[in-house]
Amino acid sequence: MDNITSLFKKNGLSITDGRKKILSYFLNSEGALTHADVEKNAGEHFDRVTVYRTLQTFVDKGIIHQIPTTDNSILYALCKDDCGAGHHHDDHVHFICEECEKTICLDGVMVPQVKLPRGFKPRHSEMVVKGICDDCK
Amino acid sequence: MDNITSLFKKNGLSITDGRKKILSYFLNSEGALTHADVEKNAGEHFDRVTVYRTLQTFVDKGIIHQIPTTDNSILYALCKDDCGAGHHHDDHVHFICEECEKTICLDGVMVPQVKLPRGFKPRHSEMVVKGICDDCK
DNA sequence: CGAATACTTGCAGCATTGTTGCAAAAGTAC
DNA sequence: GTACTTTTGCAACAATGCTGCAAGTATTCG
Repeated sequence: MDNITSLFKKNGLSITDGRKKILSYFLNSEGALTHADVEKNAGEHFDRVTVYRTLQTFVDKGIIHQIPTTDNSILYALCKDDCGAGHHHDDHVHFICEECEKTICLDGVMVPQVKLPRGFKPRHSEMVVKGICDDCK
Repeated sequence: MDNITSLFKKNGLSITDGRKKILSYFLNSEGALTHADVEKNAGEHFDRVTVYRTLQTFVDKGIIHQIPTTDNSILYALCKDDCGAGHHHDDHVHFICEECEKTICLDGVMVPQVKLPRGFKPRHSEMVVKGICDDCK
């Protein structure tokens, strides 16, 4: 029983071909992926609806997480930390390279705390940095 | 000549009824707005395409800025700082209240610098904090 | 002011993206 | 293997976003 299979078991998910292929695709990609990436490159043709539902399931179970963008697309990336159903804690910074367009999780860089005005209670912070990555410099 | 009119003049934009109404709507709203908000509430019916183009124009001219989200919608908010065409510098933190769903620009809270791994060159940072706002606490 | 020019708007039509219900297929448990 | 549960794919639909073009406004300049 490989990693993928045991991860699905742990989360009470059925082991299906589609889920295995989609998760493998994430494991073999370095950056974050969009819905369209998955649909085109996951290895075989999956129905659009299947991809939506699979990604949603993975997010719910804490297998992947979403990265906010300003261009009306959602990016998904593997959770490297020990996230589980209902409790994500991917408090790392995301880096979007303006050259190669890749989005990279900087797992070693934590999102810093900021001092908020009186009355504001923070629960979760997201930080996205744009610039030039190591490969493109 | 009021504020709105002179702002348009300064940016070389024609003064039209639609632009005035849409900008007024931003001035009278406290939080950030989506495309749909503008289309429904700008005071009269504007064609969807007009709203897209108007928002795009405002972003280009540095009148409003975009806020990244994880739910496939783009939020727009007024630039309080002195942005102009081609050079935004809204380096403040955005706060999304999980209770009232409003998105607020914390103009007084700057996005902190983070130390990136070797080779990464930052150019622009975005930070979004979710939690409970002052009104809902 | 009024005509010529430049810009903006709305419409039609299209492409993409995201959602729901339902029946068939695949996976799981016994 | 059989009964049950979950997942998948299809059809249909809704919402979102974009482009070209003609008509309508705003601006400029005489």
